[in-house]
Amino acid sequence: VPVSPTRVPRATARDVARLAGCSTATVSLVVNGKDAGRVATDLRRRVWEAVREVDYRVNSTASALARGVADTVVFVCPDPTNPFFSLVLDGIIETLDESLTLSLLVPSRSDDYDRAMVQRAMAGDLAGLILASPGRPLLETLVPTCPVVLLDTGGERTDLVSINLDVASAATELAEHLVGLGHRRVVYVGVDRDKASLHLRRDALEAQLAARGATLVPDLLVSKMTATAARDAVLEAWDGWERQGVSAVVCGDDLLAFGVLEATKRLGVAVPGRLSLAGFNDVPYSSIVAPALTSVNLSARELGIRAVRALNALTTGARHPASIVLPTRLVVRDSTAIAR
Amino acid sequence: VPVSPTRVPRATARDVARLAGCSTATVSLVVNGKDAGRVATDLRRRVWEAVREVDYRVNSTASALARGVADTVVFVCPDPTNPFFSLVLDGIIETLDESLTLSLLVPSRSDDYDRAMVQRAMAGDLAGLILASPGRPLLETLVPTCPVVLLDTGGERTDLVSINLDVASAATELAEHLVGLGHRRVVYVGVDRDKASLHLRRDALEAQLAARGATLVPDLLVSKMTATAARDAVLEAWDGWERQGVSAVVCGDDLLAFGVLEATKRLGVAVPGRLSLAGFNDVPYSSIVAPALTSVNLSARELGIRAVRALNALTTGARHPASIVLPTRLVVRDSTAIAR
DNA sequence: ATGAAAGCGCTAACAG
DNA sequence: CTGTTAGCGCTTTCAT
Repeated sequence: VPVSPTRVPRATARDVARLAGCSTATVSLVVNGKDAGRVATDLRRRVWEAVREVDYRVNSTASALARGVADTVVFVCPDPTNPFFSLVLDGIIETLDESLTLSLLVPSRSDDYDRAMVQRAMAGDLAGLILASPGRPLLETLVPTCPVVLLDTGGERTDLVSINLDVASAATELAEHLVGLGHRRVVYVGVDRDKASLHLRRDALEAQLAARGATLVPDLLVSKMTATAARDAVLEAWDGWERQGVSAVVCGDDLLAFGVLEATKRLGVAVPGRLSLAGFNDVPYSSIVAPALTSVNLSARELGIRAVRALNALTTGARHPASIVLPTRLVVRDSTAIAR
Repeated sequence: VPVSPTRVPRATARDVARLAGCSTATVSLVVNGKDAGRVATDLRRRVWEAVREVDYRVNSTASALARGVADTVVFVCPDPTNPFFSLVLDGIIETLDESLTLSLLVPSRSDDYDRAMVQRAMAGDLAGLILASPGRPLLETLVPTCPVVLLDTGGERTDLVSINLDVASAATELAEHLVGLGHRRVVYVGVDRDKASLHLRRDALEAQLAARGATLVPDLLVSKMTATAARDAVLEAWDGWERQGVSAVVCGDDLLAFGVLEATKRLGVAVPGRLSLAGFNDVPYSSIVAPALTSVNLSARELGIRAVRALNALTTGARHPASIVLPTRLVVRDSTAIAR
């Protein structure tokens, strides 16, 4: 049975005014609760009655236009499917004022969003813009036209508010942990993308390992941030790793770590034991699906919460630090020392 | 360093018109590309120049109001963090026309969205509304005021377009599979929520098992759709299951299955072997993180894609079936027959 | 206490 | 080809 488009024209304030026998101005006052001592109780009652009668709801577009305020904040992220971003999203939603609507913008085809996409987002009149993990090229050329908050940039653009994760100290903890366990040759599995935050994770790790007498062998970079991509790449790379004496793998994201874990199972490599595995971004089920995975908790939800707070501050003009660095925490789930 | 709110007032069409020496109407035509043979090439050039000069972008709110068209579709779902919904979301985004913006609405505190939330969504003037897995109470009282598409309802409200998943035949396949493997006593692990689609999975499974001489022991219902919740509940329930001779567990969602898997590890129960595990909603990394899990692929992305198509049809007035049922597919990853 | 009127910024019809 | 004119539906002074 085909369905026909039943477009019921919506009641306007005029309809309500007519029914209640008053002006639209009064309707506006009453409906917005700004009628304290300005509208007679009887009229107020009649207005509400009329509202129910015709099922009136204010047209938010017209309202926004008349008030001259934007009421939508846009969240731009590379991939809503990635647990990291959906957690950030969750934090944003939780914190966002009810009067604001959240609009989501993600690349429909490409793997990452670019300047054109952000420009398109800013075409609307926005209450704010939250950019999650923007690529470096975008970051350099961004000209904000509304309050903007940058998330997980790796700390560039000091002229804009940015909220970052303390991946550096996470890397330190991680290096300490791995070296303490006896690891000397570590490999980094990452995604082939130009993101400062991603580079930061890797570079900090490298530096900290080096400082402790361990080394990072050449990276394994996959083109997609998926477990299967990582798994297949590891299957391919394993022989080389073995020759180089790799005993620990650090992944830029837990999703990749899941894939590495699967590869080790296929290869019959004991994890932990022969190999230690670590990742960034401890998702809620990391501990469940990969009990052997030592993981850096990136407090993604908190990132979303802070983003909204920063936006609020920017909008109200309240003072707000230009840069916030959120703590990260190493969740150790593998303390098997290796004998070398 | 605190950041000050740099609010740059945006240029309007008036500014451009003044600069280009024409009327705002002309600016509108040029900017919207509706000036074919209506504006002199020279003037057009001047308009564009002025546009760049003052960095003009049309105010989408005003534009929407003037055109009398809504340009935002709202997606309402219980939890953007759940892979199922983020996949649906991904499908929606991929399919949605560029001129439409997607707005996301999810409950900020409660576990599920209710009528009040949907009402609030419909307060804006929407191009469309997509409701994912609405609870039964909401469904019964929903009065649409714009094109609405229902996702994963379990097939109620035949007056509205709804797109469902063929969980019934998935349940049949699953029952067949389990019974074929030798299982006779199965338990269902679900979430304690009043959703037709969820009930459907369970009920269809029960019926199909019964038809094949197997039975469903009393359900294990957890209150949150998380792996940890399922794990802890299973740890608690295991003794009872063992007494009842349970040899297979079916989960309403793979996230729960992850938790069950973890519980079996802790209990030292072999999966597969002593126990078979199955779930609904085969997420991209299910095969990686839970290789022993037999899972029903729910084609969540496709659900999103179809939702947008349905919305388009409703808007353009094109004929569209009131009900679509998307196929599901059992992904068998455990074929270990049990001896009873 | 209430309504008339003037926009918000833009678009669509209609004159010129 | 181009500008003038009316609004879209709502909010907000400002008279009454």
